[in-house]
Amino acid sequence: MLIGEYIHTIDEKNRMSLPVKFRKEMGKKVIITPGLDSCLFVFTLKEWTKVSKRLSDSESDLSFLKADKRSFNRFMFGRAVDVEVDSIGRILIPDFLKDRINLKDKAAVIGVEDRVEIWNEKTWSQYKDVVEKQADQLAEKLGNEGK
Amino acid sequence: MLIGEYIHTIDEKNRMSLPVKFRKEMGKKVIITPGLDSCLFVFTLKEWTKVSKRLSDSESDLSFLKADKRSFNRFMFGRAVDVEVDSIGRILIPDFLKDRINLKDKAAVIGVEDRVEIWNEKTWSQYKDVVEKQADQLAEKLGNEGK
DNA sequence: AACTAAGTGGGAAAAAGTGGGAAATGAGTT
DNA sequence: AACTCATTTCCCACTTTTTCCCACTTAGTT
Repeated sequence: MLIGEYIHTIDEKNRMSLPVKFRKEMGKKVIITPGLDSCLFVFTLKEWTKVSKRLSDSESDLSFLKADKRSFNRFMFGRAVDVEVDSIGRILIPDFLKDRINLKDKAAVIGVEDRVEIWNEKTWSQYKDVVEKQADQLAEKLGNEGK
Repeated sequence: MLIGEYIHTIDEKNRMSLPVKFRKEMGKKVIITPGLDSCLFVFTLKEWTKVSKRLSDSESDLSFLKADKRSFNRFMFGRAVDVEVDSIGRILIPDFLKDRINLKDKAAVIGVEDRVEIWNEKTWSQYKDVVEKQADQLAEKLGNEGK
């Protein structure tokens, strides 16, 4: 299970080291996709396979005939990349994904159960503040939904 | 699986290199057709076979009686071309397809699961912006579909 | 202080992408 | 058929980007 928060540097070659605690579980190849709430998702191959299956084969083979399917697939697949984890545990984050969430040289790397998230450091700390304040209510809400 | 976004140049001879990550899967011959939402579709031979089968015999044998079907098939088949991938991984994009989507010298090349799409760079970035804003709703929808 | 582990940085080699010339092809003309 | 002109194809070369490898730095441990 992936947990914890780390602040890592992205160098001029767009490399960022994965926290050591994540490396074993992530394996040597991962998929990076745009995530929700302006972050990036990093999936293991296994996890990605699950996710993409759910997206792709729910309908017919000619999914490109449906407009919203096209949008979604472009969003999901077109903006995903598979990257090798290099020999010392770094991954490469393409510019088009960096730009999307306004990533500069400092990133927050978050373990979220079965995926890793990459945030702009500032965005992350603001997001945390907000959620922190709502945590009690959120918990309450989720607790009730579960029933 | 074809994923990712690349910006490539189209030279004065209408050549464009396929991103290396796509080459293996695309093989040495591909089919380019007009796509939907002002882009071009690039299929592998294998994928094209599937697509064309579905388009032609998915309904009755008398499908040519249906006006819509005729129009759409003319659109897809009539303007499709097969092109060789040259020795260093480039394809040739005919003028009539370039013109159709207003391709200049910079193209966005997108992997969308089982096909590649070619966009005018600007059009693509605008399209992305629009879709990005809908991402939450799209994801929500997807989440529900999966269940 | 020496050692180790994790993270960061940078140079050199390799790969990918781009451009352009020359040969080959083909259509039109005399 | 021979010639011209234009287009296409093939091949080579240049440039930029990416990858690989090694080294440095920092923090924690013994």
